[in-house]
Amino acid sequence: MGELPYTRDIVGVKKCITEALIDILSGEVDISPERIRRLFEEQRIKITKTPDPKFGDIGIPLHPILYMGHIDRSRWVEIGSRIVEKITGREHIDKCYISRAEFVNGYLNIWIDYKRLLEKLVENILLGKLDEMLRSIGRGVKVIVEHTSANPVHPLHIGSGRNAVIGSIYANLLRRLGYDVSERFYVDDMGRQVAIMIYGYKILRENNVKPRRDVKIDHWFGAVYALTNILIEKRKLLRKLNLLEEEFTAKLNELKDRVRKIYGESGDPHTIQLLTILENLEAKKEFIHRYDEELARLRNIFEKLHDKKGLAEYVSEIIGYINKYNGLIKELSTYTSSENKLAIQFPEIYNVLSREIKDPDRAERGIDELIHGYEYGDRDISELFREATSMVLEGFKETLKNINIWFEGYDWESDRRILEYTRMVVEKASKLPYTIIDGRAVIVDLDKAAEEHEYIRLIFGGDKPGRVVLRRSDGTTLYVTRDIAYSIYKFLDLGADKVYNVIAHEQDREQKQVRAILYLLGYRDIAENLIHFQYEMVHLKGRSMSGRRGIYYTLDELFRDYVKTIILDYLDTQLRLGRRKFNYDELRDTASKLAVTNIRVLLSSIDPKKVLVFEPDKLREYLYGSWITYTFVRLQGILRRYLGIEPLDEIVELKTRILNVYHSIGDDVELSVEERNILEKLTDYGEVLITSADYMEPNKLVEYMNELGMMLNRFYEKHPVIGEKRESLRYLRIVIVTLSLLILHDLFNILKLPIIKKI
RNA sequence: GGGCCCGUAGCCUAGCCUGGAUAGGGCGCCGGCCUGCGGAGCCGGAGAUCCGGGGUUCGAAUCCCCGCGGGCCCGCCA
Repeated sequence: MGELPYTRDIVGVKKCITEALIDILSGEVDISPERIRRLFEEQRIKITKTPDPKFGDIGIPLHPILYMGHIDRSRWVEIGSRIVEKITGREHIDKCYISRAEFVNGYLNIWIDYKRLLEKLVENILLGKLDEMLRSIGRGVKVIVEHTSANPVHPLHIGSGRNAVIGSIYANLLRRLGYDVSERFYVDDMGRQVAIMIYGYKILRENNVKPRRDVKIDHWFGAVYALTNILIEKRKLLRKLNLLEEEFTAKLNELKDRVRKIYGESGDPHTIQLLTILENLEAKKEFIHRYDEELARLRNIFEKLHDKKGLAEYVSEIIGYINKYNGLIKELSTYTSSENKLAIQFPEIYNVLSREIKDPDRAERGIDELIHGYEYGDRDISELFREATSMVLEGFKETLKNINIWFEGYDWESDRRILEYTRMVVEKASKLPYTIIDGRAVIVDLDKAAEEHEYIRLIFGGDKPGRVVLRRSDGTTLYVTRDIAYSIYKFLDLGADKVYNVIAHEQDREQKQVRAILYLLGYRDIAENLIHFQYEMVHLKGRSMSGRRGIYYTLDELFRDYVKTIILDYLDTQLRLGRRKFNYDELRDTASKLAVTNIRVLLSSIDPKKVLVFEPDKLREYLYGSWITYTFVRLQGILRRYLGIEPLDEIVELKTRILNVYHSIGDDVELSVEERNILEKLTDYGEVLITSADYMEPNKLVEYMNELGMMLNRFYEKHPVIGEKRESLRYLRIVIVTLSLLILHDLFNILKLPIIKKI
């Protein structure tokens, strides 16, 4: 990608003008043609759209040339008018679709001949030249886009949704550009989180608790995971609290003794205050709650005692304890509040787990055993893991299918081949000169490796590469180890030439470490062609998400909320317009499709590298998807009525008939601003696809779609199409509508938005 | 402490890589247009210290430096 700069300019206007200007300018200014050509190629001089139609359609700032050629400002007008004269000469006018030119303040402004532009667009879109050009870009190169890859321990939430949508759109965009794309989901079933869920699930099974039918399977397992985790963490916290309390009591007593000893019966009011508070604290420690008030009082007294001997130290220690204590209590409360919610929703899970999980150490040991057993192929344990994670995955598939996402393949971390590669990675890495072997643990010191390899320094930039543990002391491997193995698998076994990993920005370092180690292991091609497609998180306003605590806004929920919002919103506007009768089933069906569109558009419309802040309560403000669908439907309606065919069902027929319409346009038409804008926009289409792929910015597609949509709304609000009396104008508008529809249709396909014919 | 990313109207966002004319949209707000290819629309209006300060340049939202604010990462977690 990126190597065909001029194919982006599908109409060729820019190229043509560039060539003409190189010729003309080198004749006017004392700069060699080669140098001017370089200025264009390096984009020091850019051919851009003008900010206002009164400046023409295309503007070229010639200032760099004028300054470089030492042309005094007083002579600009004279030189400018000669440039204008030359560029509007016969040959250029014809070749470059120029209709007129002007020189203003160092800018060369050019007016485009839109009838010629239309001719080119017809050729590109109706006769398939654009298609041919786009398909030739990828030339069948094999690309893997790995995305979503959520831990199978809770339902997909809105963050996973962003990943999934971005990944699926990007994959589809690459397909459109002629790449041979495989979308893959990496099932991370060997991590600690899964083992925690399995630990809980195993207990439930032993107590005959089975997944409930009335709850979607991944949501049920989400509760199992969260409750198991919460119970273990809570018990650990309680233990910490107890320990802290003991130390705290000891310290309190020490301080009390000391106070009595120093001040005895002196009757100093601060001392009495202090003793009172200390006694109160001692009594209170049996009750679990926070000591905010006491903390403030102690600080106060502490200040007054400041200069008195020996006490300051004690008091500040006490304050330290209280701070620590408050912190723990706060943490505990976040667990207990979700625990309570889950206990009400899933009593069958809660009752068993809260009874069975008492000793956190035992639980940790059990989890470690599960991890070990799974990695070393214990049959019963493996079956349990597979059974549970497969069920969760079924839940994922259902959610994803709903929003038009599916995969060429699911690659299990526990796959035999990947595990073989994992062992090989550990083995090979053990022999590296930068590797530290500590018992069974294998640790690669990338800091040291970076000293000797420039490649690694380049990967990390100013960051410290750090040490990477590939195998724990207990002999099990880590996520990063399997990730390295999976990367090898993608290239060697799946035959990828290039791999895009759509993975959150927060994993940037891990991804760099993977590449660095691949490089050290001798897989330089793999390291080079493994691309981290970063995207940022989704933040919910006013809510925080935590899978560990079972708090999340799921994709399933988002879908339901959209359906509701769309229907209610629609009813609102229709009622205002006086309609009174509606068909619920039809409405629901349409709303479901629009929900898909809105979800996909919402999650892909923002630059992936920006944090997406989202307010579930204000869904009605995120309805771009509905809006563009209406425009799309309207275009179809016009053509359906005019041609008497279902336009998108009979595209070949549509194209041939519109070609005839095009040839019937007379010479007498003048294009309006709205029409010219649309043609210009359509001209950009190919370039938008390519740059959006190059820079990994699927949001550019959505943006383009919105802009085209807005232009179309303005256009047919102002100009009748079928109702236009003048024949040539009517034909022209029909052609514009068709070209726009075909481009929108193409975009809907790339973005995988449901194709709706009528609403 | 080190690294990556972000900062543009009340809110969201484009433009930044590759400097160029009046910073483009959307939501919300105010005012108009409701029967004519499906009005989830159209037209008009108010609303911006482009986070701050320096520098480079004929020209800076854009490039460089120094700050400030926010997110994320620096685990024998994933």
